Amino acid sequence: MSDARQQILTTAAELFEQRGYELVGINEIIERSSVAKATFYAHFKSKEKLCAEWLRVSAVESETANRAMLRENMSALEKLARKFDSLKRYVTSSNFRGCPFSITASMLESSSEVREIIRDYKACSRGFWQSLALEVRPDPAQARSLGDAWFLLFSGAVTEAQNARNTWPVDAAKESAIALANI
Amino acid sequence: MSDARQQILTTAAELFEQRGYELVGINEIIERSSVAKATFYAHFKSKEKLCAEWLRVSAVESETANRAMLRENMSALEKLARKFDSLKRYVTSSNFRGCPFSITASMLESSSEVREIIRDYKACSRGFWQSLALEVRPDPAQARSLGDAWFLLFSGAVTEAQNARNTWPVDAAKESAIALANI
DNA sequence: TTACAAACAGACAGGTCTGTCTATGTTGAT
DNA sequence: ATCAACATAGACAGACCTGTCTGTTTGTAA
Repeated sequence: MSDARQQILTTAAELFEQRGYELVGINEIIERSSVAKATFYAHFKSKEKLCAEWLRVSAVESETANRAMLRENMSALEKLARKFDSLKRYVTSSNFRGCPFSITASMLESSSEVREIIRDYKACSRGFWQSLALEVRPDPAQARSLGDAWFLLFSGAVTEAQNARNTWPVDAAKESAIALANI
Repeated sequence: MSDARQQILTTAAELFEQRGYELVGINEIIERSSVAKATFYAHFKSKEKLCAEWLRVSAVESETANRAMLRENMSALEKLARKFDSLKRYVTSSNFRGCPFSITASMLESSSEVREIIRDYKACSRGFWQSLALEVRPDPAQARSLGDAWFLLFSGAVTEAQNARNTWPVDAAKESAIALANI
């Protein structure tokens, strides 16, 4: 992968996460990347293609981390707790703006490629929570149900922590997620 | 309230809900309202003021409905079920795009007035769920906790129903909300 | 050395948007 | 009848945006 391309991707990811896809322009991206506009368009056909690539990379990173966590030697409840704890750190970090996937989806007209990446990411993410729940509920139907609840509590916590500018949603979601596991 | 002002508000609400604040321009709003641009700016100092007014009105409507529901002669679990059932109808309606408040918040730079309206709305909404939970849990601390869980499940369901373009999150959230109530 | 690929700078076209302004009706109360 | 208040149409300024294009420089490999 070319240096310029990587630099563009890194910068774009940073800016998109900080301020959102629509509020960041190509001009700012190339300036901060120290790259000429022609170089940008040599690597990415359009701004939307860059967006797609950004989300694709983010999705792969997230899924890799999830898979690694599933393999770890630790109880499911411990993993659950860790997930919420690391969300709490993310929420308190300076450039937290909510779930990049959900936020970007809400800025799109209807589109095609990007929407699909987001849908796939969310499906994969849901799958992670269900897999985790399988370690607590042997019955697949019950595991699916518990995993979905965890997924939704997590998603709600992300959104409302951003709206409230406070971490209480993360704590509350964690507590309820554990309560559901112990039914 | 002037006719033009009301017409603008109605049209803007419709368009903002359908496509989001950033993706709807003043020109489209005034054209669809059959109102001149100067008239628009006589009633609203800026597009952002219109946005604030739109959300203020929506918040009042929502809070009024919530208060009315709390007064109704019905079990808390029945009210809970109704909330999710009406969310399901909303999700399947043509112009559903997610929670207008959360979506608009994600499109703002940092701003002040609009952010505050959103924060207030969310705090009020959280209060509704906690009040509802009080009918199931006499202990205030437990009620707060259960109400928060319901609030977050509801929020997660809204977001993920939009991302998945499917109603499963609403069903799953409803199921888990009831399970939490019956612990 | 020569040749070529890949980067550079930055002007430009063509479109968007918000918000201001002028100049012209229309209407209802005094 | 007059006048103030409110409405109209729409041109315009000024700022943004994406994407294209020209022409130049640089680094590397044969």
